[in-house]
Amino acid sequence: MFLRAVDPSRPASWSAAVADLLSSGDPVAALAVFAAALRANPAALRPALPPAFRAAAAATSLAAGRQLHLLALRSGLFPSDPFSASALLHMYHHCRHPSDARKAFDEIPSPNPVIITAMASGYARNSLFYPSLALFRALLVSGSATAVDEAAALVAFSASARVSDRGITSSLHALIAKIGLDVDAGVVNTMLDAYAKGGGRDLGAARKVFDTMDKDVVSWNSMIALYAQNGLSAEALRLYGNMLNVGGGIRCNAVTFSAVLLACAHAGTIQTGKRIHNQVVRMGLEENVYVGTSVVDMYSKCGRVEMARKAFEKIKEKNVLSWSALITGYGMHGHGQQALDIFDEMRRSGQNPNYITFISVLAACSHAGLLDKGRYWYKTMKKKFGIEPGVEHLGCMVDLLGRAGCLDEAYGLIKEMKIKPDAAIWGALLSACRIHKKVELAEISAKRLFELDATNSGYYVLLSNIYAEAGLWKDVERMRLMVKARGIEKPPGYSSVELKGKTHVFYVGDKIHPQHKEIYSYLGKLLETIQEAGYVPNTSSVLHDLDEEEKESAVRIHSEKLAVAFALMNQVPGSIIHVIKNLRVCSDCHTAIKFISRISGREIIVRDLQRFHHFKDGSCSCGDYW
DNA sequence: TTAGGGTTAG
Repeated sequence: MFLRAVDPSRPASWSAAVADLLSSGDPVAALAVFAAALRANPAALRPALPPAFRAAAAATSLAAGRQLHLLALRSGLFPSDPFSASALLHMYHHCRHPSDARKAFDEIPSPNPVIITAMASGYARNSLFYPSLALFRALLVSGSATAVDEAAALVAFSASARVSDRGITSSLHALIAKIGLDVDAGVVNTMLDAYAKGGGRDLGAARKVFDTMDKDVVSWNSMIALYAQNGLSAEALRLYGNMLNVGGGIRCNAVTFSAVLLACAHAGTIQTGKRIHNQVVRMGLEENVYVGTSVVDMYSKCGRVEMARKAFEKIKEKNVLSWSALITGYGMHGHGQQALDIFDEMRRSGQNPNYITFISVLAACSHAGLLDKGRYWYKTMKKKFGIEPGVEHLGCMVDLLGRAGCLDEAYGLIKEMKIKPDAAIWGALLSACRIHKKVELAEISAKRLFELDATNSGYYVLLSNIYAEAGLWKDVERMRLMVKARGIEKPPGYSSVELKGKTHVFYVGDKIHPQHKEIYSYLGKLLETIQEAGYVPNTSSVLHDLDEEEKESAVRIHSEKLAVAFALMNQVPGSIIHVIKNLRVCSDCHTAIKFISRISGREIIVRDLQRFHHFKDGSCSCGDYW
């Protein structure tokens, strides 16, 4: 351990030794040196007390802190010495005793800005945002705008990002503007974050701040990340383009890439994703664990697991997120056994799984129908890894068991669970009830679902289909009326296809696309061709208030069919077709695309809400199990 | 005294 030579006669030498030990990460040793200092030379108390308080704070040792407090009182350094006073407050806040800090603060006759800032920061650290804001406000109103105020503003904004109270950020913002406090990009970036993550969750306000500020890399990265994290992929990608073009020479870095790759993953834009990956490689950032994991995730979610695997190998220090991303990737593509092999590899490498890893593992089992493996890991996660299954794990299990026909076991799991089951769990059970035609259990699940989320049309449709398949037409009619009475609308399904870097979106039966006439006539011929090859339209996924003929025409123009037709017309012959669908792919489209893949000799990859379908030579990678 | 941005599930 480094310890500079102490000259016992010089008090400053002792305080330097305490501070050195503290900054080298050994607060306990720092406190020991402090004690030795006092024995050797009582005059060392004054300079060494503040670093000693900081050492107690770093060690979160309340007992040591209280002793120091006593010492400060007896020697008269508290409350007269401002350095000791601010360090004392800092100590109490760090030890999570803000009320003791407050008592001490009230004993200080006229606290200076440093002391007030310490107090305000401490409050913020303990999530006591209102008292922090009050002090911050008082500080700004009373004094001149100084560097201390700026530090306090930073703390205040970062706290307001974590507090669910709309208005706090804007009131702080207004206060700063009114005072004319000159804040740097660091503070404004924190403000931007506070607008977007705080109570209001106001991305528009964040964007306004962003547009008017002097931007640095962090500003661009923050705004891009905020869009990406909130699912606004197109905005994130557009902003990334702006950064490159008009960013004023600001170079993107690893953080930019991990944020923008998230947007690609979400949007499924393989072409843009590849371009950005190339850039990552050129800049030598493949080994970076954040960037690398984002690349893995991007390729997985854009349909290229083998590319994801290659990118994974390049990551120098893989962490639990990297492994989980890869497991998820294999799982989404229906490669359950490979996902489990990666999971084995992960454990052999010494990496411990976490809560999310087990979601990935169980989801992989569920997508591939690996019933016993799923049961095993569900039990083992707690037994061997001490991770208590949560709603997400239960959801995977209900899905897995339900589809395999073990409905009683699935229902049993739900009932024995301590956590309140969410809509995803009851939804999984309801879907299973449809597959296995269990009307009674379907009604139980649907009842729960309507309580949890009465506006989701999907559940009504499912239940209605279950009734229809059981020939319970009166109940079908009852459902239809219920949907009508409650004013529930089906969210529009859409599919998208990327062509030359541009994303084309198709809605059911939409006529917005400039090529729509050609697309419809092409699709018409295509459907005729596959009907000759044996395809029979299946209309069971359409709401039952249409007659058969209407149903058939509704199914004919489903968005995924439009998207596939568009891609076949426009893409380079032989290239892989990628379609992204915002809902679960319907069973008629699933059948049709299998035929299309055979007739056209093309590979078609469809990403739906939860997984991938690779259509090739007339069959699908999901094995019709989805 | 204080110090801004990123990756894994559903």
